[in-house]
Amino acid sequence: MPVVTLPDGSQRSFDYPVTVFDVASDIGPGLARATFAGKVNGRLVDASFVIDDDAELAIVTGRDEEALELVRHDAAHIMAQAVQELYPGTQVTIGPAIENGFYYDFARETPFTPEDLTKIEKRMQEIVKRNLPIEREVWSREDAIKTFDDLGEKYKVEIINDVIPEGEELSIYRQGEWFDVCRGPHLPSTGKLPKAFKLMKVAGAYWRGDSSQPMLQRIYGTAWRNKDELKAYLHRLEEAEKRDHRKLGKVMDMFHTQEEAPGMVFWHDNGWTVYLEIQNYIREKLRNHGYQEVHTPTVIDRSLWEKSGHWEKFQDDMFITEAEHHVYAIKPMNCPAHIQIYNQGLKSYRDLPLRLAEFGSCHRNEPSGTLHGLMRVRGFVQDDAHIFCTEEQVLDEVSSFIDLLFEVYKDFGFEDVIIKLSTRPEQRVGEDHLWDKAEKSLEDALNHKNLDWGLQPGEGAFYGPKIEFSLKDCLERVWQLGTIQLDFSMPGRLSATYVAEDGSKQTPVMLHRAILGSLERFIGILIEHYAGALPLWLAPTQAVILNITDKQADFARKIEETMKKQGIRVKTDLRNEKIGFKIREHTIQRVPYLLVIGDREVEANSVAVRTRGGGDLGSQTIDTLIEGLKTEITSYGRSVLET
RNA sequence: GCUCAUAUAGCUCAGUCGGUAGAGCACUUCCUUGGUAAGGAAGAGGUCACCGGUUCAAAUCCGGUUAUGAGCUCCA
Repeated sequence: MPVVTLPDGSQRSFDYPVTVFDVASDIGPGLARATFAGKVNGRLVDASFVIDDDAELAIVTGRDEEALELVRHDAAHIMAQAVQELYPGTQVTIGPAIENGFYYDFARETPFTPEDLTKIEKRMQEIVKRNLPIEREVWSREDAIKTFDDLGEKYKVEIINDVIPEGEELSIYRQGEWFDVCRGPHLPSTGKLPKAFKLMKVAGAYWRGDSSQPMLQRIYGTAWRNKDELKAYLHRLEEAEKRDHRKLGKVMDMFHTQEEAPGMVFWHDNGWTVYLEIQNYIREKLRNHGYQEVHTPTVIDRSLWEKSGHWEKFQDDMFITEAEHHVYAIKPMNCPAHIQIYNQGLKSYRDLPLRLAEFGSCHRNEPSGTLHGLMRVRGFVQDDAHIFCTEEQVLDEVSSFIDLLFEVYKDFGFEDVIIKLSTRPEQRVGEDHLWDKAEKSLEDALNHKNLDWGLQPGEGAFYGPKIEFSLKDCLERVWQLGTIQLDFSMPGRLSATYVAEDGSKQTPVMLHRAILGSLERFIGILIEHYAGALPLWLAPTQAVILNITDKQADFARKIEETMKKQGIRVKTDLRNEKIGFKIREHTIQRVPYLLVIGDREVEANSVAVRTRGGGDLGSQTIDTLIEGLKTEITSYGRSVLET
């Protein structure tokens, strides 16, 4: 029985289920605010709440996320009702709240069109207007199965049979004629749903997330507590689209792809400059952290992939080539090749840990539907390395890798990293005590560093557990960059050994690790993170010299020469165009510094410095400017000139 | 790979009812020498992704292929 404490201290109890909602939202006039602690629909809630006295209904919630979840879940139900009213015969399945909105999966022969979405949205508005009370009922399993079966809702029947545990109370939420199996909670009536929702898109989704199951039609929507929030969200989407690396990559002339090489990148001068700059940076880091850089063949005989186990598992995902009766695979990964290097010569425990790094060019025949700009490609280069070590060395190696990784991410301006620990899957190799030890080493390393991390049970590779480091793209999609994985399997399979202190032959532990993951993906993330405005050290062109009239052309060339000699990537734009036009063009190109030269500058032997952000840094002598640029470059982007 | 959508000039996009194409920007030439986000004029530029079908006639309608986009599944 929910008991509610009103702001004036008085108490009030309710003899009907109380629904969770948000206190901060403006649901309308006549609402009181209070705090509440107790059970709501069987769920313990410690919350603020709002009472709608007119409707004699209490609306309670805790955190904002809960309120939003409620709104979104309700929107999903109302959408399902709208769809079934408009398109009889459509089966409902499931419809949860998700980040930014909700979806509902429907089974229907005919695909929904964008026009259908508009219609459905209108009908939803109508259902909100009808203000149907939402009532909770408890049914027996048999009744529920029979009812849904009679309605032809075979997916719902499957849910009741397979998903809802026996013995759990089976609640039905009814809104007018329409009802659905649902754990709840829900708003007291459809009229309480803020009219701040919008249907976004329709897409296919497998029933129960299983590609062997039929494909359903999923309608995505967004829902918020008020129209301002909705507007802000839509605006955010628009802004995000402007950061899209595919768009910016074109505008900035960094790379392109074309039909003849799907999933592979044609890097242009600008993009390749960034690429090389990143490689050089990583190369230096690795050198300072005890790695050896190696390079291995791209085309390797099938027999090696058979030994490593990849042939069997990933044959369809590899590019195969044939010559002189030999079958080769284009290298999909570097580990087997690195073990070949390890295996040259006899290794002693004194050689461990041995760290082999490579900018490994890999090709994987990824499913066509998964390709995405630079983020998911078929040809890519990993900043890969394999560490061969003893079991005792694992913790130290993992630990120092994490240090290195964060050092690198910080230099690139990334602070917000998503960390996941993936543990043993059902199908795996290696004994359990090894897994225990390995998982613990990874967990200890993370905890030592005081990092926030999430657990993904069962998501590890078949050969060992792993930590994954991910970043989000402009549309909040998560992409994995770095990883460190323990491997109990491959060294043994490919006969890697070392001579231990006692003279016995032992198999080393192998750590697979990458910081950036693929350089392609990393550059994609960089472009979106900076909206194209890359830090000075990475910018393809670091400064451009603009003359106001032809008269300053010689001076401009002279300055260009001086700066180039100092290793600065500088260009001139001596075209017969107005200065405003040139500024505009190079600002769009995200060139960090625009150096304007007119008669005044020639006279004073200086340049007028403008940033791509529109900042005016005034007139500077060439020497001061070069000094400032160099300092900014070596400090990975913290601008010295602007302060 | 699956579902749906899309493919027209270098780029971004129009193109109605089926009658062999249009804009802006970019490009070339000319005028303009202009002080911080677009100066003006003229010109050139397209086998409408590809293959096939329907039709007197296809950018347009139908089928297939390829690629791209969104989502799903997958990701050593």
